[in-house]
Amino acid sequence: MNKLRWQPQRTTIKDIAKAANVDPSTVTRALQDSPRVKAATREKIAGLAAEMGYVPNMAARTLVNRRSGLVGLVIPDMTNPFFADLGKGIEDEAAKHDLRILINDTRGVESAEREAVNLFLELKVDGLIVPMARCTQQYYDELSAAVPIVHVNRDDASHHVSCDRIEGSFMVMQHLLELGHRRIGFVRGPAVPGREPKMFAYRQALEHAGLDYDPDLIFTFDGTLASSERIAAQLQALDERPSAVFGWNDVNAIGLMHALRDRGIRVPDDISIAGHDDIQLAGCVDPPLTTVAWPMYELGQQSVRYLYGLSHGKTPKTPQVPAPRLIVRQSTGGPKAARR
Amino acid sequence: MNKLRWQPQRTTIKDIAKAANVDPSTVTRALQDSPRVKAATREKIAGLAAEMGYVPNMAARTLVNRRSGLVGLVIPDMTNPFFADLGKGIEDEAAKHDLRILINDTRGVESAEREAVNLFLELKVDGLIVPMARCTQQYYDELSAAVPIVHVNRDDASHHVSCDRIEGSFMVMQHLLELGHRRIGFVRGPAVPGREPKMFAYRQALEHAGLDYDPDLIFTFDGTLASSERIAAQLQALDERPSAVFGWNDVNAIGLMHALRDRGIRVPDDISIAGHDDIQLAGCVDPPLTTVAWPMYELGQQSVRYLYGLSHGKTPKTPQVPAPRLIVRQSTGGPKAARR
DNA sequence: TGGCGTAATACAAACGTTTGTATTCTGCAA
DNA sequence: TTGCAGAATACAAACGTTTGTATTACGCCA
Repeated sequence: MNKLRWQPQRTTIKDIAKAANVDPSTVTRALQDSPRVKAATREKIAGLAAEMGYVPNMAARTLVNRRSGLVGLVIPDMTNPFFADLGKGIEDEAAKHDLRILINDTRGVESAEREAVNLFLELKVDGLIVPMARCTQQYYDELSAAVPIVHVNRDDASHHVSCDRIEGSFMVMQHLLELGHRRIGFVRGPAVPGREPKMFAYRQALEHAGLDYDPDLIFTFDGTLASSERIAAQLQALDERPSAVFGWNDVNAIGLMHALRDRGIRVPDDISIAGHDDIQLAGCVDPPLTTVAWPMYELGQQSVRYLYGLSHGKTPKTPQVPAPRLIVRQSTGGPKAARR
Repeated sequence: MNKLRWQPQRTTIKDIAKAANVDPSTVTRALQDSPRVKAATREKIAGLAAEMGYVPNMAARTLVNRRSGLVGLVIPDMTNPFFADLGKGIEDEAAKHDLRILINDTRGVESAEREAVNLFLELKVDGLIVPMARCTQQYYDELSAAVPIVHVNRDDASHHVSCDRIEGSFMVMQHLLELGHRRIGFVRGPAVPGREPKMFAYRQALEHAGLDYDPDLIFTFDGTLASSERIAAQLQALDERPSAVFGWNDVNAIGLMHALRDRGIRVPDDISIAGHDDIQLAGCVDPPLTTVAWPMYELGQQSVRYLYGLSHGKTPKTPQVPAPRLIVRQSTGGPKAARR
């Protein structure tokens, strides 16, 4: 067998009971500050517990309580700075509710996501927070009988906390259109077909401006630097190059800017570039990147609150979160034609 | 009380037993493919389990097995791209050993680190992987009786997997010295006093080159962009400015480059900048950043292997990992004086 | 001193799974 | 038909904790 073996001779509640000459049940009650045990006994037991290095056995506790006090956080890609503030919001709010967060990184792989959910199910978590889920909604719907699930930024889920991503992307598009751009490229990412708010906003903004949708201006980013470079090459090869490109996210946009510069295409002089997410480095590159910032911290907080409500039998209203903010920096400018 | 309440009426092994008209023990054995149960029975049970949506109760299992098959990963800052590959290496290797990874982010806070460790202890994890621990070594030494612990990049720990960080930093310093720099600034981070390999390498390289250590050239980075800007201001205010600065990490170095440019100080013309870690964006900024890449993926793999050995009673030899790699890009060049 | 109310503690069952041992069943040879 | 080996399955105890109920201890008043 391939399992780890280890024999910790842990001290249990029974050991403490023996040492204190009381019943195990008294120890339990003492440790949870029950008024049913005399103050003196309580202190004696607390002392012994500390002294003997007692660590509660969560397995036993979960077994009898049928509840673990844990919340599982299923993250597609923990290195995406995008999730940094989300995590912080979640942790901060969870602390208020005596919940502990456990994270599992799925690397955006659907099967890994299912495994992560399964692990948490086995752990009998009290709830699940799933930002940007990859699995189908049907999958989660079936699960929701077993455990409360709150999705983040998945508007089609029965229980979700989301910011207005369409609005966010739309704002950037408006910005580009107002600058005078008429030919705007768009980079799509590893999104689930049918759930592409960024793309939706892109097309809507075009339509709004009376512009045609041109499939030649749609590119695909897979998360790697090479992918951004490939897009730059595609851009360069284009007969009629767009005057602006709306990146999938900031990493993509920055990679794009770099690859374009290598090809002698200047930003924003020859082409404007905008991103999504406003990562920490977005303002540090040259030129600083125009992008849109999401209220991730608030999303994190709200998702825990929502989960807490859910798990208490309520069906909370989908909460309000602050609107996305357009961050205009220097990577976007008027198109050549307009400047001339 | 502030705990979540939820009543999932899960199907247990007993339910399956009843449905299949067998004893629970037979169900267990069937589900773990024991040869003690007839093939027909096994299949019938497997079918029922799937049909009834059986999810094993990890609490019960852990309780009797005294082992959970889990490994706890205590991460100081999950958004640090530095940990991306580490995590990947850990996951990949863990999969080979039938271990499942659970992550807890401590945000570099010592108390949070202790809480994370405690949570994992309660969960009865089979092992702990702790990169860049904040807590004292004594704390971990006491714990190591209860659970196998492997540290990553903590050379003073009894069980650790590390790359040669002194060597890595030293390589960068050598590079700067070879370019002709004689006045080199250094940025220290939130490191534990007494465990500062980067600083050690810095001083050693200076000494090697017969240069004096000048406390005025030491700056401190706290992880924020503002902090990098503050350092840039300090640099500008300096009477005798260094001709090169060695950043705490790439985020710091990039922030520094940006802030310096804002102040009219050109990189690398006026000052050379180098970083640590080789994050994805390091090559995308202008100028591309000279830095050092660590073998994080291998560290992740090795830490799981080491843990696996440990938990089988062996005391593995501290494993070899590939050496850090110096990545020379354009943010470093000869000092003004040398170029002239 | 007896009795009573309450405070303090003990007892026992339960949570779901695993595993060593005991039991029953099957087919086959004598 | 009986006996027996081996296969298949059942039984029961255990893991550590919690909690409802039962029991004992204590102080007080009559």
